[in-house]
Amino acid sequence: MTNIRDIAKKAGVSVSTVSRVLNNHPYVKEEKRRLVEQVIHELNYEQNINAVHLSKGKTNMIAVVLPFINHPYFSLLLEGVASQALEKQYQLVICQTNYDVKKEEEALHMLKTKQVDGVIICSRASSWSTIEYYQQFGPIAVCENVQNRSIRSVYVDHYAAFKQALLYLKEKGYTDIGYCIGRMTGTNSLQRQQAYQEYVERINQPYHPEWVFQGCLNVTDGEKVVEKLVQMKNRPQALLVTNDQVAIGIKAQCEQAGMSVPGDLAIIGFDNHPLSSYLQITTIELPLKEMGETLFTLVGSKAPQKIELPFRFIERKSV
Amino acid sequence: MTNIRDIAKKAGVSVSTVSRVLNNHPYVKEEKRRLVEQVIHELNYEQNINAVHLSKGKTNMIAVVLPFINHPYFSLLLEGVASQALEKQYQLVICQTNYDVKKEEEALHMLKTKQVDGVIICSRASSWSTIEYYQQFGPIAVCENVQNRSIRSVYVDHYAAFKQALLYLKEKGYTDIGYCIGRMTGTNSLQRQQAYQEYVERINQPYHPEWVFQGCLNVTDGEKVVEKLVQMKNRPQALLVTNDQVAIGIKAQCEQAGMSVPGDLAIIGFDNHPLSSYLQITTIELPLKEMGETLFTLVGSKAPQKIELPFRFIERKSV
DNA sequence: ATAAAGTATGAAACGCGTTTCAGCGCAAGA
DNA sequence: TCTTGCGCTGAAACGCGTTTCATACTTTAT
Repeated sequence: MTNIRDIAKKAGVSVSTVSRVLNNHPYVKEEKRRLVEQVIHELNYEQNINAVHLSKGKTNMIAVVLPFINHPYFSLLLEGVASQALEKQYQLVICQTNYDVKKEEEALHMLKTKQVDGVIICSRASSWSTIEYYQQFGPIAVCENVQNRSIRSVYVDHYAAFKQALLYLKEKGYTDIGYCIGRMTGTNSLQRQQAYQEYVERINQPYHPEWVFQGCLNVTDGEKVVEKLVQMKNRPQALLVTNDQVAIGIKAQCEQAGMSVPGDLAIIGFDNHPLSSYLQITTIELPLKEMGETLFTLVGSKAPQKIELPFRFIERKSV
Repeated sequence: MTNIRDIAKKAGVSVSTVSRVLNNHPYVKEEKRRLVEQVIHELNYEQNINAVHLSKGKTNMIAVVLPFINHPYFSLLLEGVASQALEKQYQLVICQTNYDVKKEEEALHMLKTKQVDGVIICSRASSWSTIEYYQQFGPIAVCENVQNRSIRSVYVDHYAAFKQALLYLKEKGYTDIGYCIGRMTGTNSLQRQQAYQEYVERINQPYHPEWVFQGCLNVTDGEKVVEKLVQMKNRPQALLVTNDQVAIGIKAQCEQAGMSVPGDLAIIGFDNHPLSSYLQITTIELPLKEMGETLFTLVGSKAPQKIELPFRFIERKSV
């Protein structure tokens, strides 16, 4: 493999000059520049990027940690990140974690070993203290409201979104409301939980734990929800579904089970996935792509910032 | 930043010994090993991975090039790759190309600069000669039938799949058949095109170019197909849709337009996305996750191999 | 007892590009 | 005419871990 010293020798200049040519530094005589370029071309030379990374101390790579790749929520978020990365000439290293704390830590660890210049966490299971520890090695951005912590973040106000959806349902005459969520932990989930809790208290209803469906991520999970639902004596009239995929699964399965939406069950989804529009599912749109883009911008920013992005209520026909 | 020499000095050993400890080489006395480990721990030392990459000449990273991340087909494929990568301790660098030849070349270029140890191409726009050129720098695997070329590949026989679907439709009494596809170029598309062409010839029908819908990738594209369809005087009775997302869009839009599936239009999808099952769309399942896994295995294999994976016809209610 | 084989360990070379610093030449300003 | 100062270059140091090679000490086999 030919290296920079070979080029220097053949061109009769020093490696410094070759390096200058390679990096478009000024102060290289046009004549030499051309000569060096010619030799580079002749020998089909290419920098060893690992040497570049080593000596520059940066890699132009960002790690993106997400629990699942094959999920519209995350892949759209990822697409947002990718579009910015492309523009800024960064490479993305993806770390699928499945919410395994170990794998998340492995990703953060890449910051310490200088494999990446920053880390974007789309959703996490690990603790704040872990993240705060790794911040000394490089910028980290998350996708949730970090409150008063000094961590870069983009988020939507899930508390407000849930509240608005609940009030909308109430106005439409639904009082027995449940919800479907991916997991109970995580900032976003807790905020939703809080909004729900407050709602239940406000209307003086008992809290029905069986109306809260956990582990809802995919279409298939929506099916399971309906299966549970049909076996309940006292079932909710409406469901908030924190993910359009699940909402779609619920709607499809309701049809199979002979239940009508919204007649027998009203649903409000989240994300505004293109399909929800075809299936006429009322949903709360989250600016996922924009969030992804912002995440990328954030890891590149000097100081930690917090950015809230708006959600949008889209009225259709599932309520 | 503390480095291996600091560790060596503080532990009173040579850097070689520290390196041996770091890499679990034999021939280090238990006593020294422990001492070194302790110093490493005390100084909170971590290898600079870029130096490791430079001196080892490999990075344990694989580039994955795909046109779109946010598409179930590719994200499932990617998930397959990722699951194997995880197991084999490899990192994935994703390169979203949008079928831009330049971006594909940038990805392949990472092989030359030693940024990655191999490249997985999920779908491509660039030429065989480009790929063959870059093979000298490292293994490349693609996701299509490479025929007699010496390139690692996994694929399904799309010609056979299309043929089977066409015959199935014919047996069910449909003769006027069209199809929806992502693009006309690409091995897979050409094979499908060929199967379709042959079918048309065999039943002595004229070839209707307007029955071939290009640019079909997402739900939204399915909508457009239906819009075009309703304005046709002479329209096909059935469509082969090379992607379940599009099939879903078509079915949903047909309902809006007052067309029944399969009454007014029969459809056969591809991929067997979970949703197609809920929407009772007949489809041809492609082993996407397995293909992804195989792709990873292939880039790790010594010699180029070609592996064909089977498709599976799933009869439901859209025909 | 002695050769052969294995265990341990360090110095130095190696992978390779970037950057700092010193220095030279020439031109503009004093 | 003398001093700055900019333009241009190269030597050497730097970032940092791995690996080879030589060496020395133990064991084991004969």
